[in-house]
Amino acid sequence: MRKIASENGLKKGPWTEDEDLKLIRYIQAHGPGQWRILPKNAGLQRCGKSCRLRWINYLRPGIKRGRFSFEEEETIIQLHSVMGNKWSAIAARLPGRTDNEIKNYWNTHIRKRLLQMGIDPVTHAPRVNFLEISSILNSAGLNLSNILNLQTLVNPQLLKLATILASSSKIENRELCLNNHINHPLIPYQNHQNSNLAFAALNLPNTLLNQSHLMHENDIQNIPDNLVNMNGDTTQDILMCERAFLTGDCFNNIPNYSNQSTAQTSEKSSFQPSYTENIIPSSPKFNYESVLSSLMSRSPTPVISPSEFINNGSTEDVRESYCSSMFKLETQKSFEFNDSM
DNA sequence: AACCCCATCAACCGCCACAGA
DNA sequence: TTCTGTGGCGGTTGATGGGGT
Repeated sequence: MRKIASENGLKKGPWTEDEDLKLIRYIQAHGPGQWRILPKNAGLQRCGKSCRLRWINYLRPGIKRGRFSFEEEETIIQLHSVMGNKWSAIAARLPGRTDNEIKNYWNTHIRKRLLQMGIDPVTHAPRVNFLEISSILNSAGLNLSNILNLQTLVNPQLLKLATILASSSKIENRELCLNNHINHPLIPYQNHQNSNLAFAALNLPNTLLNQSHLMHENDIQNIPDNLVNMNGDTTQDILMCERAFLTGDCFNNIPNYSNQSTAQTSEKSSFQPSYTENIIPSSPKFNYESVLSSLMSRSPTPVISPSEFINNGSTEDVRESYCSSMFKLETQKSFEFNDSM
């Protein structure tokens, strides 16, 4: 039970209308600040901290209350993926929203939804581990090691995609990931944001990106040499392609789908990083665009844009459904190439 | 109707950074 | 340089209300 009064006679708990009025009138007359002496001068039996919190989070002019919009939610997720639990910094980019409100919304809505989607809300990486990927492949009649050996039977580009996926999925230690993703000389940290936007634009799970993005340098060694040699591409080619994949650069020319979605995303998002100078051109040898186009063209599921989906409903369920569908759809797409084998 | 469970969110708490003495 | 006061931040708590049984 929350205490109504502390031992020093100060009141605790929910604020009354009368207390709110006293606080508002005092601040209108004297301005905010001097929180320690404010309650005494304003005739309030509250501690200064409580007054400050009440003003900042509830009474301050310009506070936007009510449900978070889809755009706000999207912004929060993007910012959180970059800033982590820096709620005040996130709130600074969302006019009218307080850090407390965003924090609560994250913990009660977004965090839960990400977990349901199989995404770690702390790292924003998929919680699917290597064994689970193998399991998915097995259930689809595939074995990852077989894939790597059957390179002559499948599209070599797909093979590389699988290889990269396999190597990146070995990363499970968050600290290791963070250190390497910051220090990796080949993958600029800022690209993270571009990548998020690119993946958002394509409705691809940016978590896939994040995990790949955090690829440890040692894992690069795990790319089979024979694979690289037989296809005529060097490890550097693959790394360049991976970078293009991560930055979303390889998606830029996918007709209709990417262009349309990119426009929607840039229009919606209030967070528009300008890191294009860090985008590394995709390899001329290895064309992920064709790989992805190929993958997408194999999907029987029609492409649904976020706006189309959201416009059909505004409930939490719809949002959740949209997000999880997005993840499932793309996961499914990613492994649908088995029927060509 | 009564009870329980759970989600939500306002409010509190403890800690930290920083400025000024 | 150290101490102290203050503001700010992030994590946590608990009152409340709604839904299910």
